[in-house]
Amino acid sequence: MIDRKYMRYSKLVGKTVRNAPADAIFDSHKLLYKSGFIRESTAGRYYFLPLGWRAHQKIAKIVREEMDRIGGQEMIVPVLQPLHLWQETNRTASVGFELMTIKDGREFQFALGGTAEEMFVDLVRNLKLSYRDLPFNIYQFSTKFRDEIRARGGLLRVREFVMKDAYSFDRDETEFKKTYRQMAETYTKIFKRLGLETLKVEADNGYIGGEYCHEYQAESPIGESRFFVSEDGKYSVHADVAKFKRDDKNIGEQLKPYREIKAVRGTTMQDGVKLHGLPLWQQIKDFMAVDENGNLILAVIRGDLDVNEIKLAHAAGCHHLRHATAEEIHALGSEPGFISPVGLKGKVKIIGDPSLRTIRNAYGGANGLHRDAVNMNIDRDYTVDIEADIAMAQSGFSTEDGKSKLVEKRGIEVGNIFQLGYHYTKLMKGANFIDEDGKEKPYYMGCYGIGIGRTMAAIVEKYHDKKGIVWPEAVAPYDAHVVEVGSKEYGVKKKAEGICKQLEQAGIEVLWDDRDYVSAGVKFADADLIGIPWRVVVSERLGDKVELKARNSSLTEELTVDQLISKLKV
RNA sequence: CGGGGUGUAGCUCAAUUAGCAGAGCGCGCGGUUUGGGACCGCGAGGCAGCCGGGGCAGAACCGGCCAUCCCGACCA
Repeated sequence: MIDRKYMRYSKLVGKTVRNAPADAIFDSHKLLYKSGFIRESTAGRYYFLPLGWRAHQKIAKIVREEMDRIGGQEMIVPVLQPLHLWQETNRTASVGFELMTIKDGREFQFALGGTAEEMFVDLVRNLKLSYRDLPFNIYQFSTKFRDEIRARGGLLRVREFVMKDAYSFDRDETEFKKTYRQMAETYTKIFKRLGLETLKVEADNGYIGGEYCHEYQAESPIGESRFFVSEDGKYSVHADVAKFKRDDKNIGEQLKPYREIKAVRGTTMQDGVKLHGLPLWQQIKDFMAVDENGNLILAVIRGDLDVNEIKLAHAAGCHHLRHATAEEIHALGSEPGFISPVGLKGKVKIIGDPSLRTIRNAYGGANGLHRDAVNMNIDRDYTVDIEADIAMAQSGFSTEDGKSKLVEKRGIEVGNIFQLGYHYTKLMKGANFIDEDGKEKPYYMGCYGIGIGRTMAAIVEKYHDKKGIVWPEAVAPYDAHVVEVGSKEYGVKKKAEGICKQLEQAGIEVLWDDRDYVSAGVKFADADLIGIPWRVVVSERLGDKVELKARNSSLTEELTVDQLISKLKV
């Protein structure tokens, strides 16, 4: 029978261990494993042990408090989502490989949700609401499934995780904008309470849909997200969608006559530079891609820039792109490494970057093996079907207004907020409310996610030292770690238990290392590893006093029990 | 999905030329210790990822499969 409130370490499931798995490379993964917070089931699916789950719950509690503060209403939807809802919004195609599906015994198909827009919209459309019910915001905490091709980094990128996902329903865009702004402020506040300084960056909506969104990035050298912040701080943006000003090159040069010449060279950009003895930027880069329907798309860009495939997909109006094969390029009458927009007009959709207008008398391939063209000029020698920004920004590039420069950063994406607009409510039949004028109108929506486990990993990445985790007080699994030293002597154990009781009564959550079979050194090392903010030592040497030490400090002080309680209660 | 690894005890890792399956940590028992990862003794724990092949003999060689990690393309 167990009737204790405070947790005895001797009974805790999930003790510390000395070695982390050899394949754990990130500090958060190693430390959460060694301190007994998590264990792996299969790749990308984790057990949260009691200590780990407490930290997880602390994070969720703060998220919940802040969602509730702005009127969010917590609920839950089924984990298995009817697949026909995903077909209704065409996401079975756009999500692609990440969507997991499952059949029940009657062959009815479900999606294992990685997000739940359809479910919430389906619920709301069946509720038949009016403008009087608006606006509202409903959310849940639930396990999400993403069939990630590659899980990695412990909790940083997994296949199964708890996410808080919220969905807002507004009457129109004007009302929505207020909701979105409020949610943005709430997110900043949530992460601040969790100990994370986040940057809100513009990003791509991807398969979620909608027109704009923002990610919350916790800056970290091990983060997988690349983004840019301008030096003046006015622009922060994911690398996928970063805009920049293209500098003019030889724009004043006279146009020279177009010529095609023999060019025995390799197929890289550098081979072109070497052969012609001209700068990289004067070369034209051609990138042949294929969309999900098999349509060929030729991206053309200034040679010193790289094609951004996200931007290119947007410009082409498709979901996914792959590189064209050599056979596909040959079938067009061209040659890999020698592709040119000249003469391909009409055979393939040509998308050109505005950077092509910053150069004159460019050189590049001429659609034949060892054939190059020189003095190529846009509009005169070739035209593009679509002129659009398809370039990848780079550190040091000018912002669009030309007043600042972009600086590259890396971060862990811990949350994001999406404008969805009418994306779902127009695709899903009947997702309307009755407005004041008696007419049915679609809801204007947004959605908002926070990955709890990833946030936990981001916190550990930021708050640790050589000895272990240093939890911020708000998310620590316990407030105080009582360590008894010399347990068998002079009633130390009894005294420690008494202190634990008093702390609990004062509302302080206690983990009590009551083991009398390990040395003091082991207990201290474990306390450092687990990282609870306050360590309270009880020992015979201290008499009636206890020793208090903060995990994030090397200073100790001796206090009476009353002083201890009043200090920790704050 | 491309490239590169790795699969031996719960974890970290050994094992000469193929010749009885090993160590440290951890776990259990006994004892000595007790303010920064103490020590002694004893013990438990293994279908060597799976399947097949050649061989007197395989953890090791060959083939296939599976799992898993790292680097690239995608996401909370």
